Amino acid sequence: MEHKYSPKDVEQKWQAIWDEQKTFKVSVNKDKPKYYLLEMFPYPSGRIHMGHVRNYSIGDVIGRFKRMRGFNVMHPMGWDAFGMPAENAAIQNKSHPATWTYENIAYMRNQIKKMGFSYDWDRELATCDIDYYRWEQKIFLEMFAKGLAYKKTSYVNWCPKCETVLANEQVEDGGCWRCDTDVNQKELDQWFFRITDYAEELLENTYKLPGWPERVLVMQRNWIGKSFGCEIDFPVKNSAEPIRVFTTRQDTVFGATFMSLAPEHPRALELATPDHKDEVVAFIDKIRKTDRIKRTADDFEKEGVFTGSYCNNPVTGALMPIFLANFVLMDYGTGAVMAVPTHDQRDFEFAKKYDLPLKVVIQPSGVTLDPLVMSEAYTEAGIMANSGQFDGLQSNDAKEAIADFLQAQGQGAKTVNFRLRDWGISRQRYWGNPIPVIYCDICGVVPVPEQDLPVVLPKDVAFSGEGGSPLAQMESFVSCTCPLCGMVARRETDTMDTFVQSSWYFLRYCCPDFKDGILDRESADHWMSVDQYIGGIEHAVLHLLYARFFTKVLRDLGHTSADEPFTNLLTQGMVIKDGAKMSKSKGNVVDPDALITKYGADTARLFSLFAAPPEKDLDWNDQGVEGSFRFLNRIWKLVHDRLTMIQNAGLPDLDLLTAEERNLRRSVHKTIRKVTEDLEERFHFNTAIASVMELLNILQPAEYSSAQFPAVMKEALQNVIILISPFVPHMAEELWQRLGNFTPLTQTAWPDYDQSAVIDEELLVVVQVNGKLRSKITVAAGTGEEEVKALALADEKIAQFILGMTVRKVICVQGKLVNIVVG
RNA sequence: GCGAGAGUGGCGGAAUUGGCAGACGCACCAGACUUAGGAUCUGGCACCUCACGGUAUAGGAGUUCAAGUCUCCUCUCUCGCACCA
Repeated sequence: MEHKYSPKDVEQKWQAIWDEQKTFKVSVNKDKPKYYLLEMFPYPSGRIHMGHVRNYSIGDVIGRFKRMRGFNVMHPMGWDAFGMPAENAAIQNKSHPATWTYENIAYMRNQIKKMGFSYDWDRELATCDIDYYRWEQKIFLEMFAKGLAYKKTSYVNWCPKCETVLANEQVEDGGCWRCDTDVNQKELDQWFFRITDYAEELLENTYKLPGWPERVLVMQRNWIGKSFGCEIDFPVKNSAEPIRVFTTRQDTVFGATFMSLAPEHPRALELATPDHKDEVVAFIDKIRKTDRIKRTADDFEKEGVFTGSYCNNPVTGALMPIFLANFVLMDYGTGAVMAVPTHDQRDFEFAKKYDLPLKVVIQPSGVTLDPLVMSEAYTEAGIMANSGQFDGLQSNDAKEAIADFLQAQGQGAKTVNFRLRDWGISRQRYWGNPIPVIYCDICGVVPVPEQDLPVVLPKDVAFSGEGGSPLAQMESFVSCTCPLCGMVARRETDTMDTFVQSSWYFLRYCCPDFKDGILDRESADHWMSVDQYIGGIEHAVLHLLYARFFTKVLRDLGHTSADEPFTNLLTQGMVIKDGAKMSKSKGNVVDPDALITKYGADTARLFSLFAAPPEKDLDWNDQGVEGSFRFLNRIWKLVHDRLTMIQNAGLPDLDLLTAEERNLRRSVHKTIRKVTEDLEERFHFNTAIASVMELLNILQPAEYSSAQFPAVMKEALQNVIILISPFVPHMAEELWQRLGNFTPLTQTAWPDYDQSAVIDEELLVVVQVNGKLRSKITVAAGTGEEEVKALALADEKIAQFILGMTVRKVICVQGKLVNIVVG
């Protein structure tokens, strides 16, 4: 590696040094402020893609910069290694998911190392390692003991292609989040995590995460879906048991004219009178066969069936027919809705279809609604009417009054309702963490005793791809004895959702080798929370909500003090090419390996940081990559061209500098200031890089001007190298060394700019007439306002624009602009 | 429908606090070196105009000495939510 820039040689050299010297290994060090930097760990699918390159390049700039700023940076990497693709690949290739996974990890680790990222590889973990998942089983048992893990039979989302259950969060537009197959409903006995216990805190803390993008917080708030309202009991005719509804519009209760129940409502059949029974049964059957997705689509036609039973409006006493309605959902509220057709659009449409009575109880100001001519429900606030003692009140005020009234009457109570449902974690697949539970005919559900952990995932399984989970067909795994009574028992064969592993890996990174428990609390408390987390927005309500939940659970179980896992979150945009997301089917995939071979990792990193700010989508452009490569070559060449001249130069003597040299230094120190600000406060890597490019454009043509020139040029080039080092660390280290520096940049402090050097000696002042740019004048720094105004007015270009006009006003912005207002 | 964000040259993007719109890069054009150029270097490059100058930040109004930036209206796009009672 001599005069020509050869990225391959340079990169191999420095990667070997970082590896051998464990440059990025960190341990607890109380002398420095800690900085926990984390990018979302990859699924070992086989090879890294450009999304990874971008994600990890962003992280690496921050990591290297913070390190040079004096932080003790913990920057780990690992593998989200359980999951279905491994199992599917194993079925196809007649191999084993473990083999497939570990081979992929080996290949991808090598790829990531070739990018030169500053990871502490001693903290590497894979979630399919026994030493990882055993502790997760312990977490499960501790959650089970506290009632935070429980089993229930319910309708769950079933992906027929993956042959497994999906959590609500994992269904997107009615399809499986992984394979897009339409999801249907299946009644199964499944394990759940009681995330709803944490709904309130999860919601409340979204207001205490200023370092998160607002849109992620909004998505989480929507998902949690807190609403305030009332539960109201409606007495059922010929029954002692009332129907309880949840409503946020108790102000409309006087207008409730019928009742709608979810078809799955437990009382649906009981309420069907003999002459309506057949119809009701047929309707329930029909709805069960319709999947939830179609059912909840907004253009799905409202449909229902009369049960034959009636209830009474608790405040008016009016008789209300009880219907089953397809749009009422069992898993929201109580599964029963008081229908107020005049003030709810769904109820309105339903009432029109089945010819049910309409009664207006809220009047908008200035208009009187007539139920006979209404064409849609009036859902806004207004003045109460036909509502007894509440008439004349503002409907918003009446909400409170009616709630109090119902409560006093014993007919209802104020309540809060959440949309968030408990997290179903059972998966009918092999390649996951076994749920550590045993079923005994005598003792029931028995947790595996702690001393028997881990429940090891057996290796010698047959993968037929048919008939469900291989674990269930493996007698040696299933058959066991009950830890309580010693009788023959069966082992749980479901494994945990892979999102469980990613919900706490950031905690385990703090103590990956800890052998005595889930977490070494001291280490976890030292490093947590993650100061900067970086990843794709697609996890806004999946991983990011589960991880928050788990952090709180582990806190309450006494394993950490952290309330929230991630203090700052950066959601990077997608990598796009030719107007579309990179995908094999589109044929627009850029292969990181090919890129590294052709240009080197530094160029790949540089372009992915330069082409767009991190949170925006990045438009990949092969010619743009060439531009980044050119820039690096120009730096390489400039340093080598000046090498002999500057090699022995010391620091410049500031008193002897020529004006040109002072200007050069000013550019250098302004660039230091600019890059520092862009990295520190804004993560605007593209503009930071642009400013170094600008500096290079100034340095390149600079000519020898005095005996001080070599020193000035040396200072300039040293700083250029430092400033680009977080982006292109290999080239920077190499040039740094060639300039004669013995301490590597990884142990060099980030420079402060020289405050006196950045002060301008002359200022360019823009002169406007009536707000239009007419001239520019140069004034010495410190020239007084009056003098600047005078100079502007005396400028010959300005003269022609103010000739014969009256100067009404002259505005002067110090050192920037003069605006002469004439008329 | 509701909520959030965005709209700037041929393209990616800059403009941080209301103060020169288009930094930086790509593409393109011209020139130099060259047997050659898909290497390198120099210069040009928003639009209209020979020029003086005029017009331009989705469109329209407004505030201001001054608006890409602030206010109001309209349009378009992206994302999220969406029968949630």
